[in-house]
Amino acid sequence: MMQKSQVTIKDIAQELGIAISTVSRALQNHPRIGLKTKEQVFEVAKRLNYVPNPAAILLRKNKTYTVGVVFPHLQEEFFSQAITGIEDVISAKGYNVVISQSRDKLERENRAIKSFISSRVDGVIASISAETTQYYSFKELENYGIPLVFFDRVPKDVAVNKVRGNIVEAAFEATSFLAKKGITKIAILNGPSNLEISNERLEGYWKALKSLSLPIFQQYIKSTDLTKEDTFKKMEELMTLPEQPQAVLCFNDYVALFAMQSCRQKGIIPNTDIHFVSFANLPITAYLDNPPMASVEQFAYKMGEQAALLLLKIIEAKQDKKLIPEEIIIGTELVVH
Amino acid sequence: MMQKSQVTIKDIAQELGIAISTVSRALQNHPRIGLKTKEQVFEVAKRLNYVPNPAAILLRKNKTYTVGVVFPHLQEEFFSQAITGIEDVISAKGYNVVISQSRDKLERENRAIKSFISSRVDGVIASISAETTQYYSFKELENYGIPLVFFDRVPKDVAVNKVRGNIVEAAFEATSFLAKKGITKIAILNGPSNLEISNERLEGYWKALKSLSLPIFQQYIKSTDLTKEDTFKKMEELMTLPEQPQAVLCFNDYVALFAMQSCRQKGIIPNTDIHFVSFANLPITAYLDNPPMASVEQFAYKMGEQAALLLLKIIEAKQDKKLIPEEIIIGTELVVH
DNA sequence: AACATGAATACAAACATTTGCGCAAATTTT
DNA sequence: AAAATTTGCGCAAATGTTTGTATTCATGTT
Repeated sequence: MMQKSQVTIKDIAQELGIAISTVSRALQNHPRIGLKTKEQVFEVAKRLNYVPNPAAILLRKNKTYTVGVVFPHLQEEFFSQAITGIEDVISAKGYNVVISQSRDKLERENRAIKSFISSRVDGVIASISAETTQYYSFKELENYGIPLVFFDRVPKDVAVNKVRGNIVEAAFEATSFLAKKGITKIAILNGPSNLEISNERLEGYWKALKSLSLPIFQQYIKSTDLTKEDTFKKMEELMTLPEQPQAVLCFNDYVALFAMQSCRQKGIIPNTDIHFVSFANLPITAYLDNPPMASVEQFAYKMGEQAALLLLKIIEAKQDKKLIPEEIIIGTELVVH
Repeated sequence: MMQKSQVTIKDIAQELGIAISTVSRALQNHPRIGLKTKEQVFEVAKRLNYVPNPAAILLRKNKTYTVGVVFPHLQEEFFSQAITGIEDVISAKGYNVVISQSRDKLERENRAIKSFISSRVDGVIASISAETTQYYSFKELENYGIPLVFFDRVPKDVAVNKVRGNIVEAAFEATSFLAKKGITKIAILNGPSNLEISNERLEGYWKALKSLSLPIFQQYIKSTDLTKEDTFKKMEELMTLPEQPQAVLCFNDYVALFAMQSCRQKGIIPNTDIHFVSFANLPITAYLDNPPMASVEQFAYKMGEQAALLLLKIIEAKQDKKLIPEEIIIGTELVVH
């Protein structure tokens, strides 16, 4: 149980009879230190099992080599895949990731950001909660000079860094896909309207119908708060319309699955009586006998990677003047099941 | 863009014309500091927007207020629910959580642990990878005096802290459940045998058959590496036996879903021709028209909470002598769908 | 009046590391 | 051979906080 009690560069210096500063420089491969000295230092460091004390480094350099991620959920595979992408990039560069879940609550989101500030992370990647309409906490990050990259659920604001899918185009494509099947009565079961990605879906849907000269019915446009209950309710509203839609474009796979369940309860058979197309293309759908007809693959892993790369770029360029905000758009792909 | 440049207790001291140490003690509500002074200090701290520098605190106290979690995956809801439980407890106590995924690779697991050591986390919660058979990295944690709690996938070793479900009993119950339905030919599609939780499932299965005086067939006992491919393969092996099993006890819901898919491809209808019972009771099954017949609810969130509580207890008692390792067993519940 | 008591605060060291500056010795340039 | 430069290394300050000990000052006791 030999409690290795904190080997420091001081110990190494003592062992070799040289100055602390020399050890420090040797370990950093400073050019002014002789080769022989360096070798000795490394040898002793290894032998004593030296591990640099991150606190001391942080104190001097004022850098934590840590980035914070705040996402609505982890259980949504879209987000956990994204995290994997982020983690891979971040940790390859020697940084660490700390993750917080907002659970789609503004209050939790704010708390997470506060904690990021007080732990002095070097940067933040965020996907806003379903409740977020103002960005006070995020502004606070800026006040402290902490770089921020929004992910997927991004604000409308142009003056921020963001990584997102080209949702408008994807929604256009998905809607057109249905239309090409000869389906004309297409509804949309969208997400909360404060999320820009909801509006983008609507826009793509709208443009597609427009371009195909199909009529647009206000009653075919519904928003849900993403819960099962609300989705059931909105789906029922759609099914009790005088003109039942033949297909529904859903905010994401979960919404689609809820909606399909709701149908079944009413004796309406999904993929026969009514068709579903959705976003995310989650692996979960691979387990289903009866998945949505098609789903938009958003390449969450790749999106995560890109977000991490962008953030690191900003962090490491930070000494220079402010960079102009960047927007990275990841292509999507409609996958037919 | 007022770059708040690091307000320190020194600034507060200067502003009030008092000593740095007085400010430090005032902020900690030290009894030796006068009430009036404390009030002034708090007022100025608030006004200057003082945020304590975690690096300096860490350097002095040698404590990071951070715990590391290494799990095989995040996308498995069992684990992400557990993380949520952990996070809730940990952050309520003012600690932070850093999460790493091993992706069931030993090498990644080792890397994560190494990184935890070099960032000097106060404690670690781990669920071992499917590849882990030796515990070198974990021993290393002990060498550095970092408390460790194993979670769900725990080693056989008795001398470690663990939080786990009472799997043997659950497997017993699940098997009995099938038997009570009049099913006698029950197979098991288990996980990798280096995971203790696989052996426990087998033990429960075995005991149940034994206690009901049902025959045990070696050919009915299969292990998979949890991948889709291998599960398909093993399931086919079961289906091509001269005596086809009537039911399969699966390692978890994913394995069950893979197995059910495999059946469907062969024209065998799950829940009609053959029954499935599994572990985890994931929310994902709520989306299915045809879920496994029953699944063992393991209360992942609660397990996470318990693991976090245990870890914090060890961390905060650390100054005292070594505590004896503890084992917390969480009750399970067979949920019939 | 001398003195102990206790409260309130100040001083300074310590934590582990980085870094600007300085100083020799060695090497090169003039 | 003198001057300039380079090389290799040490000294000490600095980072922000905590904490053991010292100091001051007022109060109360003899």
